[in-house]
Amino acid sequence: MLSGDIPPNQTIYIKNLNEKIKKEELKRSLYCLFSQYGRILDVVALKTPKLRGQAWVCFSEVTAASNAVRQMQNFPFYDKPMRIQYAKTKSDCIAKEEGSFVPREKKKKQEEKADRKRREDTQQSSVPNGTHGASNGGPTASFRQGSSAQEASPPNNILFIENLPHETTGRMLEMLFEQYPGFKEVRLIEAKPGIAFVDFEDEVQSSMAMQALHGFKITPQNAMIITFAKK
DNA sequence: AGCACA
Repeated sequence: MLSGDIPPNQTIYIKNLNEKIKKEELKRSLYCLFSQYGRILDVVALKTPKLRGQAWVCFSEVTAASNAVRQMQNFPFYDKPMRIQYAKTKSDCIAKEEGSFVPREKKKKQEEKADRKRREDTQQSSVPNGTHGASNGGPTASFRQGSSAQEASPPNNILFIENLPHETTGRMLEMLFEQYPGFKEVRLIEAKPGIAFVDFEDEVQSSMAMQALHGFKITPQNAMIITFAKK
């Protein structure tokens, strides 16, 4: 209940975002940053006076949202710490996925809220659809909260790369990673072939590269596994 | 601070 009294939701609500960032860039960056936690169905951001500085990120699983709320809490994003909570209501894109979406009519907001609450109360716990068909079956295991299960490392400007073919050279990795802003250097570990570290200026930039290159196949058998390095 | 779905 650190996040207030709002019950878990597949969608997270983020505030204290830098209002100078243009909407499209903001949405793209949020998508990159949060897709490490699971499949993202939608990112909503409006720049209206009432809604600027805020955004909603909709995940396909509640566990992904939970991990995101905990691990990205106060994450410095465009120089401002993100404040993250669960969204108060169900996102349209989620309702659409479960077939319970009803286009909003011209009603007062109050009635709309009541409607949504009613729908939520009658819905059963959502069935995880086995089709995680995204790019490559990413690192987004569903962690049991508070258990001894392995936690993903928190964001770090250093990326940890695994599953590289032993023939991989530093130059090869440089060519892949240097196209992303903030790239600093690649470090191969000669004692341990198959892994590497890649340094970026900051966590936001490393996150972007991670999202873009995770699962990239250097050979058909060698999809890169990218995680944040342990601190 | 601010909870929407252009």
